[in-house]
Amino acid sequence: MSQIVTRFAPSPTGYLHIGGARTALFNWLFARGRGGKFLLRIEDTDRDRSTPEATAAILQGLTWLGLDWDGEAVSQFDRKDRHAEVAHQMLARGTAYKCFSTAEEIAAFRADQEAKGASYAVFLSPWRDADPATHPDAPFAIRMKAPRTGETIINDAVQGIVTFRNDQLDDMIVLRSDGTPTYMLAVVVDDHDMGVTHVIRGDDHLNNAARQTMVYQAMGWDIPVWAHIPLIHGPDGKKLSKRHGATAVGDYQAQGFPAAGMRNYLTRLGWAHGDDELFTSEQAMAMFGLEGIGRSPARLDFKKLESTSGWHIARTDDAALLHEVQGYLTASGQPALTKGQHDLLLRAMYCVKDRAKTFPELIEKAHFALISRPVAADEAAAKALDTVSRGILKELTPRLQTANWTKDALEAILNDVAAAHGIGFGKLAAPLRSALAGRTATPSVYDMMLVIGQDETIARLNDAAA
RNA sequence: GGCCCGUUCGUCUAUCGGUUAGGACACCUGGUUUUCAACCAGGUAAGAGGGGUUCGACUCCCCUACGGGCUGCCA
Repeated sequence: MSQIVTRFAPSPTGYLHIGGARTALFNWLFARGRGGKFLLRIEDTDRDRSTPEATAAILQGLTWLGLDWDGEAVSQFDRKDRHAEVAHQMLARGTAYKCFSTAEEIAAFRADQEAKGASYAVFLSPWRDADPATHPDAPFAIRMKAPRTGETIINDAVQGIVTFRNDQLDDMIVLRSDGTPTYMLAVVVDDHDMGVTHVIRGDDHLNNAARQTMVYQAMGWDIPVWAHIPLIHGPDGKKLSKRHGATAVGDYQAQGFPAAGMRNYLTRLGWAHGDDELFTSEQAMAMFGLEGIGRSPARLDFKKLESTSGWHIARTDDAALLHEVQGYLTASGQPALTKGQHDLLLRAMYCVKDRAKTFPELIEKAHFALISRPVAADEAAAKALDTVSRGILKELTPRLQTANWTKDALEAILNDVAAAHGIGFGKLAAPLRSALAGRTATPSVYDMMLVIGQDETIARLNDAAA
């Protein structure tokens, strides 16, 4: 086989679903790790349900996740003439036929079957072997002339060998009576024309693979490698739905998960490479393979997502992290950082990024750097600023005035002051935290002082001591 | 109803006939500590049920239960 080509083919009927995102991710990983191509096709043949807004949301979601595709996204609807052309080629080859049965006739057949209590039967068109001379001058659909005996075998890279009895499959319609193609035809034609070598998609398509195989065979085309991956379920094991909360990738961005963490987490959901848990996308590309994909549906676990995200936040360089934080603020509808906050947050990054699992947590930990005087102390912090403590702070400020603004120097001064009052450093740190951040849980007092600087530190201490 | 797929700690998973069934998250305990985290050490915890095959089954086969998917002139 020459170059590997994969694709992600969502229908634009809503936001990018987390399950779809993982499917895209697997395709992306597989192609990118093997020097192949990753293509994007928008399956917008259902004109009633497809919207440009949904297409935009999907592209936005993929972009945020960092899943870049090769070339322009292909619109399936734009290729309808080619689909119709193939349908007529099938007609010419005798692998398809014109069916004049109306939708009403078919519905009546089904109703009749159900009424008889008989097991659901496939609809067999009476036109399958009709003499063309008997064809009426009426609208017709083109149906594939599927084999009625024997079996169709799918050799799936994930599911193994899956066998379907041909008598279970009906002659599916490939071109509707209004001349538009059906999904079954369109996917096959597009995948073939786009040179797709590996079809990695949700296992809700496993059954479709059998019928699509028939189209490949009818046209004499090479069948791609199939890889049907299990769907993602909610924490309760049920199919993921709105009830479970976040199902759109945009929700995850708005909740402050870093894209690298999402990629890592989603990669491990339903795929494994021994005991490897935490890795960069470059490492994932090198390790990823179809053989590592599991066969059972996975459930979403936010705690693990958070843990994975924390690992990536701690490893991202400060500037890139700041950029992502800004994207998070925008996505979640929060005000953007001012220039001053931007600079302070960048300075504070080193002492907060190791301890945050998500961006909201990061911002919470960097609270001291983002606020401006006067610092509002919360209830617990206010308690730490009792009369005695304020007295100590008052005594501390003059010494800070002349201090060298380094951790060592500050440490010496603070220890000295604490010792002079016969208290432990912890006793002194509490009011300092209140004065500097207005909170009782903060980064190290030294780090805070270093980040906001000498003047601001002294000003905040004076405010608190007053 | 029919067809197809699945089922290992709470969760994600390793194992590809022979292991004290391993790792990660979560949880619990301890350590470190300047608060909160982070971090370090340790611990609790699993093969859906029943039949086979085999010297030996989590692993192979069958049945049942449960979960999921498909069964459209939707994708």
